[in-house]
Amino acid sequence: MKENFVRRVGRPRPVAAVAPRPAPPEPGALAAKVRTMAPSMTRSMQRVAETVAGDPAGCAALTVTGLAERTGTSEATVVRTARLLGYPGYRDLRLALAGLAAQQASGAAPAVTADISVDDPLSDVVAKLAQDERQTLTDTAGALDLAQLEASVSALASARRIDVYGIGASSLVAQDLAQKLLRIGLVAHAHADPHLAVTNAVQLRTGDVAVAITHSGRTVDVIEPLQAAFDHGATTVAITGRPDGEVTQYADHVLTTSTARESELRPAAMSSRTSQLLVIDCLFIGVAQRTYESAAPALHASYEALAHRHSPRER
Amino acid sequence: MKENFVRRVGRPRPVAAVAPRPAPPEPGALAAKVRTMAPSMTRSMQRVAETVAGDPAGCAALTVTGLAERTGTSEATVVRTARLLGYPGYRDLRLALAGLAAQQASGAAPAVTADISVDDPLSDVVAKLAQDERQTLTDTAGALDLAQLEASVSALASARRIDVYGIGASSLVAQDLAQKLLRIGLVAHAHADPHLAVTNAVQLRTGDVAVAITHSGRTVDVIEPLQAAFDHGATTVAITGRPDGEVTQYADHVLTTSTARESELRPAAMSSRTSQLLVIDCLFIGVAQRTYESAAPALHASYEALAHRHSPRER
DNA sequence: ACGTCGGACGAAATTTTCCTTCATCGCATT
DNA sequence: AATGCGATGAAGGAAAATTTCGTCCGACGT
Repeated sequence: MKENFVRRVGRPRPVAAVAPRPAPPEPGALAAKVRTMAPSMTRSMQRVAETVAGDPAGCAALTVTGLAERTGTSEATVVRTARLLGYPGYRDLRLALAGLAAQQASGAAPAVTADISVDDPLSDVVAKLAQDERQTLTDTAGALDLAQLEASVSALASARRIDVYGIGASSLVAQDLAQKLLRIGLVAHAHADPHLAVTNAVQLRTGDVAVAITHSGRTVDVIEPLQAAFDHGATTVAITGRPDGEVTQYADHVLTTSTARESELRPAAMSSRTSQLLVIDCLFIGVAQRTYESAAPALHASYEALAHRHSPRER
Repeated sequence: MKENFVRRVGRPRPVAAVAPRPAPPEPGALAAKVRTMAPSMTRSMQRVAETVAGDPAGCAALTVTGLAERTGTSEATVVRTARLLGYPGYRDLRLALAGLAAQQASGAAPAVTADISVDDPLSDVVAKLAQDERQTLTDTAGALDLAQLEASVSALASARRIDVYGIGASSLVAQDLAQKLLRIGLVAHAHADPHLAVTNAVQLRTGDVAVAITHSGRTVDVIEPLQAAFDHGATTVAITGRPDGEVTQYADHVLTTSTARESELRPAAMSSRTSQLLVIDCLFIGVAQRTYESAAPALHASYEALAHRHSPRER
């Protein structure tokens, strides 16, 4: 298409961004990984992944052939699944599985994770919500690619100008990030309007940073401005729950948020929001650290400026 | 001498089953097992056993050949050692090793609870932030007054119209709540502009609901519209971290959010935001439960309406 | 001192397990 | 209906694990 040409003239792109290599074989967050990867899996691979996540101990005892049989698939599919989950092969997945099994056998609480239903009393709702959010935080923190985070932080810290794109629920996260960055003296804007976003994106240049936040990874209103920024040489960061989503094509750095299972009463937006917020908080703190000289006074200044907006009685 | 005779009459080779059967593959006590078995081992086997007990994680990564090389022995010896330790073969010893490694790796995590400082590496930042947020969630869930929540939910569920006030960081929370309520067919608006907020507040009547969100409990821009709503007979809800704050004077129901200690790099806004979000999620779910008949179709409808905003490639 | 024997040990063969390639099949699109 | 794309599994090849078997060393008896 036409964009292809435009894209080409932009820059020699680090192709690494395309191929998903961000999976550290970390046994703990396997269930989470299965969940975030599940949508990009084929049916049979999903069967394998679910089996594995559901019974790590049992699966660790099986060979490729055995697991293939148990899931009603072929050995090739099992190996493919292991690859997708970030391991070099089935052997290593199996090792991780054994580790996981040992971990949860050694007194780890099974973590009650029942769905919220229509007739749950409020006390249960509170408990379950809090539990789910805690789980989301753990998963996100565990799955976060520190190298990507580091790179994103560096880019942000030295940016001349920062644009943040987010639509719907993600727009609030985008605003939060922009607000925070503004507070430490950076030039950051959140754009919820897709047209304005694109208009602004084309103003970005090399050294500027554009951040796109989309859980699905396929929100065109967010992808378009990111692509525009990308084409104009800005450093681009994608915060998404789908590391294989279209948005990552135009992202120099990808930060993956985790996905909790969702139910009718608990839309995906809730856990994705929690996950996204954790990520942007990490970004913010990282940037604040790197620009501490200017950030600290700026933080104080904004605090002072706000003081008179509160009623006088102070404790 | 005599035992020679006995052994000879047994069987040619599959003697394995006879001698060492007393060891259930129990990863935890591996070091102990190595010690008790050591005397009955040959020199090379001892070398293998010691290596294995000394560095489970490292050895789990090695193949038979690798371990044989590392210990300066042969593959056969490695297998023999594994047998002696009670495993059917090296493969299973390796699995147990992986489990052991995972266990002592997870046990070694000392749970970082210190403040975030300027020179913390990003990995620490992520861990500490996640930990803080989890703590905030636990605190909030534990401190939430269920009666107040129940009352607030009832009021919201039957409201003709809902206004939500929030400024600064809290404005994002206010928007989130309004967005969610809109999705299930309620008439909800978030007001960030204090003037407009007051203008709208005076339109509220008995049966309507106004929600004010302020961490400090003293934000005049939020208190004023709430007071206006209160004066006009609306049911008022305050979500605040200070149950003794001025805002509660005009609140029929008070939902208390918790406050984590804050440091220079971690503004109070972060944990208060987490806390506030949990509270509004509880409100939302509660309302959705009570209006399930109309909420469920509305949720589906809004989901459908959004579908076309995503790029087509679906799985 | 020498021969004999038991057992430790490792090289190589064998088996099992794992991985890759390729042809097929189903599905969706035109 | 035709076509292409991608998912899937069968079969063959590579690697790892296990067994077999021969060699060598040391101990003991003569």
